[in-house]
Amino acid sequence: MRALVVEDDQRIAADLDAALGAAGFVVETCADGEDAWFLGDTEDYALIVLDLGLPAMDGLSVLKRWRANGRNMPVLVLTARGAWMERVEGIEAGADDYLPKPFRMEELVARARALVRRSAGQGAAVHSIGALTLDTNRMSVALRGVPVRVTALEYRLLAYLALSNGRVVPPGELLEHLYGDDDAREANALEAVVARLRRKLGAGVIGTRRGFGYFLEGSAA
Amino acid sequence: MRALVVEDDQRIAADLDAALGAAGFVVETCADGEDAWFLGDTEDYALIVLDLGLPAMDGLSVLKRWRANGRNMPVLVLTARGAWMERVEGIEAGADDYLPKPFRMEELVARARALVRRSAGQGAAVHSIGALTLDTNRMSVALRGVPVRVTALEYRLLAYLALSNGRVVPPGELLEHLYGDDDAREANALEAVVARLRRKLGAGVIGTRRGFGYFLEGSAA
DNA sequence: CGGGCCTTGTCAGCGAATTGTCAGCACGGC
DNA sequence: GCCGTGCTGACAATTCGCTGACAAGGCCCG
Repeated sequence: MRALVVEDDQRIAADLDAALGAAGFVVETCADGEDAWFLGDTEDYALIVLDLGLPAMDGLSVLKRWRANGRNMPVLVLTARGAWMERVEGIEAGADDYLPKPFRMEELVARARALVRRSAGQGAAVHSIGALTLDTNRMSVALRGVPVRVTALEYRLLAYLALSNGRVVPPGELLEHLYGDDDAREANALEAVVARLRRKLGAGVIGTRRGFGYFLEGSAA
Repeated sequence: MRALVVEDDQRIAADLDAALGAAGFVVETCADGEDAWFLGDTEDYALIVLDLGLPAMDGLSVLKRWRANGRNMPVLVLTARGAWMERVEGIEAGADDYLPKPFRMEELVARARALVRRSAGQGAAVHSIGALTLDTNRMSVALRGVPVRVTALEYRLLAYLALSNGRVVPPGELLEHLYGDDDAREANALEAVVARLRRKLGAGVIGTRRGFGYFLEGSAA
């Protein structure tokens, strides 16, 4: 967990270093706006603590340039007490949080943890099974990286098989899952969907175990 | 963009409602801890503003119970001035931000926006998705740099899609966030808004995945 | 207070994509 | 070789989403 502290006051920088270090961060410090900009733009930090009053380049400008370059690591800004307008500006420039000086170290650490916790909680929702990839955010399917157009029903079928982890799924269970069991379909409806999918995906993706059901090949042999 | 305001003081609640409403949120309010807990646990909000002193159940307990149930929407806590210990507790209970009372409405709105941005994994107030740019501060939209006049409702739709990061958003979810679920609309209302937007933005901006919902094209290929 | 403009929900019709059904075919198991 | 299960292609029905028009409501300005 790397953290960058941008602060020109030696004493405060040392305190921050100590407190964040004790909280489990690997801390680097930097006292000047240009260095800060360069480091933040090229290195990969889990958190940046940024003081606004800096030599060589103003903290707000640094922040804006990071954001303009698409860097979106969490940034905690330190502001002067009571300058609420400055805080609004900071937030609109892309700060994730601010702390008015002077502050309690406990509070800084708590907010740092909260920021990191939040920025970590964004997993990509893609599942890969054999040559098949499905993205549950985009509701899309790809085969060996090539996107394949599938309809809603086809997607749901694939998704259910994928989440079943290669298990052989009986037709009854699939029917029940795809449609409510309220409205009944001919048993053949399912076979038709599978057939259409196989035409799109080619052989070797959806397997049949005669008398038992369907499964995704390549997931668990 | 639905927001829940939990505040027992009628006047403050009304002010918050007005300010957040003007900032483009669809605001619901609630004055008691138990209701708050129930709403936050069952409904889907983009933001919750939570006062700590509440009847029926303490704000911190409400928050903890949400988090214990795995609800991770951004929560902005209102605290009494100077009670920094209370703030640390709040953050460790899972608050994403706090604001000491009394506060400036401008600041609250700025932080609310920042929270929503952050929870979508974006750092900046200006979002670019494909040819589309939207500025969450000014509530304005541009297409390839050319400003486009959109209505409040259209903007909210675009903003929600943009903050969803290109995910396919089901119509039900969109309806819920554009209007509260208090007043129901025909399903067609949504399609009408999308149609109007497409007329303004041209093709290739808002995509449809039949059977699933809408998404912003070009957000990540 | 009245008038006009802007916004937005609703309706009805249309077109296309999706999907169920059917009938015949293929293939595997015994 | 026979039987049954599952596959396929064609076809038709249906669902889904889009569009344009219209009307109701809201808001600003005179």
